[in-house]
Amino acid sequence: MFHVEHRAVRSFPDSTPRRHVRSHDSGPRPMSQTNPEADQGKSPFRNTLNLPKTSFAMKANLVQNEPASQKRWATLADGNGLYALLRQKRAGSPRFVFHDGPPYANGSIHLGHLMNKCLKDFVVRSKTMAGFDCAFVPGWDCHGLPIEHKVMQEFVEKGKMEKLATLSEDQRRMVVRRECQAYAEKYVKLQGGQMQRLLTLGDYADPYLTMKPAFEGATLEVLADLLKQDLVFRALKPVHWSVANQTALAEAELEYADRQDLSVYVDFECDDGDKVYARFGLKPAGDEMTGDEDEEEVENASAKPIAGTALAQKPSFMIWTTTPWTLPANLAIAVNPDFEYALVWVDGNVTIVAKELVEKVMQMSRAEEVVVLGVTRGQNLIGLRYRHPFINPLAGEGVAAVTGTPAPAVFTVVGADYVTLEDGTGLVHTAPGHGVEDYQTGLRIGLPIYCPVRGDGTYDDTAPAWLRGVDVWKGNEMVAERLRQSGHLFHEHTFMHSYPHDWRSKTPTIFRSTEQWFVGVDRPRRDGGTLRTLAQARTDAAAADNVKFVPEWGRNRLRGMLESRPDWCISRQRAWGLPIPAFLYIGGDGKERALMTHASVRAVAQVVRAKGSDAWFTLSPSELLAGYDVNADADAPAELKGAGGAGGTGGAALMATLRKGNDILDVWFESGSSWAAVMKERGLAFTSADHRDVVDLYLEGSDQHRGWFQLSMLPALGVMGRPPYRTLLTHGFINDKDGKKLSKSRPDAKQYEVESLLANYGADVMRWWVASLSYENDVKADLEFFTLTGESYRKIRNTLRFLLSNLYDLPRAGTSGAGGAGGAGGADATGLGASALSPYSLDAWVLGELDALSERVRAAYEAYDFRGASIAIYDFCNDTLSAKYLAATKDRLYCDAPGSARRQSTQRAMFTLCQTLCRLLAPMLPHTADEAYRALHEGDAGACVHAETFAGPTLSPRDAAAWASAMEVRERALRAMEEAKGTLGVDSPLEMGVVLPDGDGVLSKFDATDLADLLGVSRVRVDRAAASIGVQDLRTEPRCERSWKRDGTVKAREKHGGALLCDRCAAAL
RNA sequence: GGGCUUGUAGCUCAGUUGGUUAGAGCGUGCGCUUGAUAAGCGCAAGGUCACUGGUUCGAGUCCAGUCAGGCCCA
Repeated sequence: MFHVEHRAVRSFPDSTPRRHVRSHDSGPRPMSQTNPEADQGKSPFRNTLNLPKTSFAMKANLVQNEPASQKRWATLADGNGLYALLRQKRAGSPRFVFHDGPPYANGSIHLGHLMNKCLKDFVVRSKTMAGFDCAFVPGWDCHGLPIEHKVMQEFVEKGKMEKLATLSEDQRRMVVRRECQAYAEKYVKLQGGQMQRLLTLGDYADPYLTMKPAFEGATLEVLADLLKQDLVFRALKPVHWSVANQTALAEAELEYADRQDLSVYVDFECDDGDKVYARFGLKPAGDEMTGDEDEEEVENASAKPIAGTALAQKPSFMIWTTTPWTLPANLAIAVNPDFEYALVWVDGNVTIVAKELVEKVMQMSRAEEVVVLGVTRGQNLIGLRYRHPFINPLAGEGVAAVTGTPAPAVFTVVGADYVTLEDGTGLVHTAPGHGVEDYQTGLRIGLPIYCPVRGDGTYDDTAPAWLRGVDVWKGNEMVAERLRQSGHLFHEHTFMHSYPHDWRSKTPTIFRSTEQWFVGVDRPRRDGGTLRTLAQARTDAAAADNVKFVPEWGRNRLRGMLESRPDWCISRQRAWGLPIPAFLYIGGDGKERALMTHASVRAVAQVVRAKGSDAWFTLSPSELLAGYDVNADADAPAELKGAGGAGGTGGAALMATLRKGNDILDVWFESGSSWAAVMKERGLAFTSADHRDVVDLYLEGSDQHRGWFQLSMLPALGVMGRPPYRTLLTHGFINDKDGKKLSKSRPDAKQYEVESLLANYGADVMRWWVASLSYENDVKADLEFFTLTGESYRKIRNTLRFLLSNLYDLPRAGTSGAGGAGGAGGADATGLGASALSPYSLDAWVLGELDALSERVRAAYEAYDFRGASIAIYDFCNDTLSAKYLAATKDRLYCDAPGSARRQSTQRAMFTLCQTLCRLLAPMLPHTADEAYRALHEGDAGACVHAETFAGPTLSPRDAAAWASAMEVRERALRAMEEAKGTLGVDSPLEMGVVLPDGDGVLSKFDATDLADLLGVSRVRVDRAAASIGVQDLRTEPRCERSWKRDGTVKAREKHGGALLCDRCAAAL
């Protein structure tokens, strides 16, 4: 589940939605809506020109037209839609296996989702156009606390809580679950619609939902397989605990409120004083001192000692805590290895406090005389032992009552880097049963997770006699009093602080350890390795069969997390989720035991596949285990087996006492099993016995290194011994234009909602924006950027439009797909025949550029470099076409005779350009590319660019080297022309003629008219003898009334009423 | 506080194994065009390469530190 990009833009204050005003372009028309008569005065030859015309509008009007495209695509494949059509067309093609990470089914999608879904769609569509069979099943994470929390809030608001309290536990959960399911369904539908409005392609007719029975059943089967590998176990772990409701609480169920508590500074006497002094570099008291001095010291214990000397009395470790009631569970004292600690004499006592805190602590306690005897680093204190002030393990009190003999690590000083100098003494009381950090330290050091507090908040029988049965709040007082009397209490005061309370009962919570289920990261698998060692091996850069990372630094990030992660606690104490199918019973020794084995879980999974996870709450244990035979299960506890003897103490009798566990699975376990529950389940991957057919690509935000990436890896390693994916691609987060987090409270937040963005800019513009991003880093977003993206989009659109507008009189082939753009030599005029072109023709040049573009863009798609693809296409449209080729060929398109060879050659090239561009653009601009493609194949109602593949090369015969120098000359000539504007006084290129020097004879190979058109001037003369570029003022020469060129052939033509025309125009008329 | 990561023209980004006057697009300015026209073309001006120190004959590029962001943790 993705708590991922949730922070972006969601619930903002209302404001009126702004409808984008884009004037309607009312339809189809010649490009210049000039009326012939009115025109006549201006230019008598205008009507003789082949001016562009097209139905492809300059105004995109995406907000109206994109939904129309959606509808049209939905009609394909007999109404099954484009996605279904592509599945048919690509059936049997090589597969590209791509798997969607599920967003959480809550709220509207925001900009982060938009980016994520667009990037994924670029993959799906580019792979599909590259010829792969790329299925894409979108999914949603449906279980979990955010939804349950929302639903519970609604219950509270509607006053339903009291009624809920009257129900049985199972009934209560079912009521909550039904509501949660409706909630999730609502948002799946909403978000699915929004994603489709983004024009993303996928199996929206049958998405995967983690709450569907098949998904749930498959998830339980993953759990079963982990049990088979012996990776799942039950252990104690501290959780937030509500004493009032006797239940564990999730973080979100806590409310912080001020509370007055007792803060105590407690001296824990060390075990071996000499050792402690030695660690501070002080010699033991007796060694160097004379008998007299020794006596003196002992007699005058309160006399001020001298720094640097050891004393006879034993030093203490001073800890600080605000929960004295947890002191009976104290098992260690934590120090920071990097801090300096001081051995201090205080009014007769010797104690240890962090050096920086000595003054603070002593002032607070109003100590009168203080002497620092020595200083040492925390590192040197580690391993020292101490005595608990009131627990005597030798008498069987405390943890010893649980473990028998005290564990060797108990009551020692340990190192922990979370120890700070902000409060207290720099020595931290550590009770692994009562705190998360304490717990982690406990695990690391090998301490028992000891918790002498029962569910009702009272001390159990392992506590000292005087505390047994006492509740912890009273315990606070009693512990303090005890310490006071025994002289261990250095200082105490009451204070106010923010403390977690149970949101329902409003009572303070405690940390208490309870039995939880874990997936062991360091447990040996039955099939070899541990999850940690396997993960390390599979993410090693050097390993041959390793995971690929885009960008590469993701590898370090994931490895770092896998290296340091603790066992995975998969238990949650909630209602809305997939139950952990554990059955509990009281074993022969009177202790609670659990039955959960590979076989038992598979049996429950069968029921869940048929009836959904609700079955756990509606069926009895025997019904749930109907398909399970405990006697055939080698992994089942022995005491549950056999018919059972007389008196009902045997296995069958015990089996009859099974009750269902209350925990549900961590939602991460569900999404972490999606490779199995979706990809394997649907036959898209993992179909081979060796599991080598893994998913090719997972693509998510960088937060998923800790989330989905990691938690998909662990179950897959457990079950198959290999990661579920071949490549991990990550993208950054979206920030505002200053690189700061997007704030929900910004005044224009409403405008950043996806619905608003789509209404203002359209999906293709937003997609074009995503395509332009360097997504591997964090991304800046601003409304202004989207406007700029719109400009860039329009440049592409206008280029396509100009291409289309010059093809109105080019005979078309009957079908759109035939032969592709590269299909040379078709009978119709759109057949290219590029090989027949002169290597020095403009058409050969542009087709060579097109081939280069095509190769570059396809390589960029291959590398998931969508920015590279979009920039290459943009530059091609902007520079290669708009500034060069189209500018140069305008004259021949407009002025040459309609059917002339030169004009048609250019038209055929333009047809190919348009055809190829549409396909290259299709993954990023699905609506616009298809709109242009359909305009290109006017008359073919079934034309759809998305059903095509990328076009092959035209194999243009251009002389690339010659063209490189020609283009270089062009740059220089344009600069010379700019200069000439000042010196000659000419300002329009058509008033100029240019002389190009040609020392090496390369330019002489070109047609001088092509060169002139490339410069936009009236004529060019190539002069092998010229030293530099010359610009001529042609204003004294006559100008062709039709083409406006002064090419030297212009003269009065009697056939045309004496009009001044050039040879070409005279012939064309 | 830790792990990973970012900081090059107003904006978005390129800058190969350290080597001449640091590039592109957008935007801006000045022109052209008015037969792509709520379009199109040309030219030009913009940079102490976050900061400090170091290595080197030479650093945007390597090293250390600082500052300001981001993600995930604590």
